[in-house]
Amino acid sequence: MPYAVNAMPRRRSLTPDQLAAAALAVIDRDGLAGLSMRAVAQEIGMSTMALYRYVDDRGELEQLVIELVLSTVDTGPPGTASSWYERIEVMVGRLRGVVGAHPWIVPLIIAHRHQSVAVLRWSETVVAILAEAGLDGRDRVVALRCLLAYVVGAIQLEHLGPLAGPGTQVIADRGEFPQLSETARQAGGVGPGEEFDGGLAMLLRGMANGR
Amino acid sequence: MPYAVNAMPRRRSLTPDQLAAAALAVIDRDGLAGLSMRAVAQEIGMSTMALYRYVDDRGELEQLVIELVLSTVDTGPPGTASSWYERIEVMVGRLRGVVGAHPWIVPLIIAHRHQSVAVLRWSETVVAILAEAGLDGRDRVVALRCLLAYVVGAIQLEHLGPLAGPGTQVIADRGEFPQLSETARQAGGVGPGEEFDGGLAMLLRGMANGR
DNA sequence: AGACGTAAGCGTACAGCATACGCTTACGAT
DNA sequence: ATCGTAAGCGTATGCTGTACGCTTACGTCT
Repeated sequence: MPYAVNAMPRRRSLTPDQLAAAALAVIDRDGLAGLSMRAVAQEIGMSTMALYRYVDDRGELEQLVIELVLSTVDTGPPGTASSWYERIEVMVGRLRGVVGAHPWIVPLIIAHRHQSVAVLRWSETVVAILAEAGLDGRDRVVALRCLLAYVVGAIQLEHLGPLAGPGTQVIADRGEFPQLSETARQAGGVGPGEEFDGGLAMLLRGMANGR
Repeated sequence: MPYAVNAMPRRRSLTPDQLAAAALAVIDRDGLAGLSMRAVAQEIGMSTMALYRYVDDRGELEQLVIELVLSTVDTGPPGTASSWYERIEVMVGRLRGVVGAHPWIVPLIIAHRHQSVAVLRWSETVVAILAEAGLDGRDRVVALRCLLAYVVGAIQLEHLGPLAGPGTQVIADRGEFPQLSETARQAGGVGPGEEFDGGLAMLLRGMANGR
C-alpha cells in the first residue's frame, strides 16, 4: 500500500520556493556566475547533494528561480479607464519592474521562457490589449514578440554591460566618432528609466500607426 | 638592446584572428557553453596553456571573438539615395545578418560591447542617420539604445530559446490562454525574418512620428 | 512498544573548468 | 657556436556539476 502524500517517512524541510529564494539570493549577491549548487546549499545550510532531492539538475533550479520571480508580476488587466497605449505601458512596466530588480536572471528567462506559465499569463493579457487596439493576425504576433525583445534587450543593455564610462566614453572622446561622442555627452542627462520609457513610447507610437 | 618587433626569438605560430576563428568555430559547433580554453586549444592543436601566450584570460579571448565577428559588419553609410528610414533598416539588417549567423555570441556582445570598436563604428553611422532624420538630444540617445536593445533582444529570442513548439504550443493549446493560442496559431505563418522586420518597422514608424 | 521501509540528507569521487607557476625548447641575434 | 628570449607545455590547485551509495529520521504497521 503506497503512502499518502503527507505521510512520507521524513518530511522535506524545504519548500521549492525556499530553495528558489536561496538561489535568487545568491544570484542577487554574486551574479549569475556566482550561482552554483554548492553556493545555494551553503545559503540554506544543507549539503550540496541534498539539493538534488528537490531538483533533478541545475537547470531545474534555474527554472524554479525564474518562476519565483516572474510569478510576482501582476498579470491582471490594468483598469479599462486608460487607453490601450497606457495599458501596454503598465504591463511592460510591471515586467520591467520585477525583472529589472534581478537583472542577472534575464539570460535564464530567455532560456527557460517556454516553460514559464508566468510569461504566458503576461503575454495573454498583453495580446488581449493589443487586440483591443485593433491589431490582429500578423501584426499582433509581431507586436508581442517585439515588446518582449525590447524589454529583454533593454534590461540587459542597462544592467549587464560593465560600467559604461571607461570603455565607451574614453574611445568616443578621442574625436574619432564625433556624432557618437556628442550623443554620448547628452546621454549623461538621461536616466535609465526615461531611456526605457522613451524607447517604449517610440515602439508604441509605431504600433498605433499600423500600416 | 631590445629586439625589433619581427625578430623575436621564436615567431608566434598563430595570429590573434586565427585564435579567434578557432574559438568561434567551437562556439558555432557546441554553443557558448562548449567554449573552453581546452576546447579551443584542441581545435588549433596546441596545449591549453599555450593560449595564454596570446590572451591574458578567457575574457580577452571572448573579446577577440566578438571583434572578429563584428568587424565583418559593413559600417559604411548606405547610399544616400534612399530615405533615412530605409538606411536605418539597412544598418540594422547588416548587424542582424552578421550576428544572427553566430547567435551564441550575443551574450558576449552585451558583456564586451563597450570595448568593441566595431560597435562604435556602427553606432556612429546610425547616429549620423538619426541626426539627418531630425532626431537630436534626448531622442537620438533613446533611439540608438532602443535599436540596439531590439536587435539584441530579438536575436536572442529567435535563436536562444529551446525549440518553440513543445513548450509554448502545448500549454497554449490547453485552452487556458485563448488569445495567446489564437495568436500563436497565426505565428506559424510568420517567418523569423518577417517578424524581425515587422518589429523594426514599428520601431522606425514610432521614431518618425516623434512627439 | 517495537520493527520495518522509505525517502531525506550527506560524503566521497570523478571529470571538466580556468589558470598560476615553472620547465623545456626553438630560434633570431650576436 | 653561443646566448637570451619568448613560445609552448606539464603539472597542480581550487573551482564546477553530479553519479553513487551510505546513514539516519520518522511515519506506518504490527
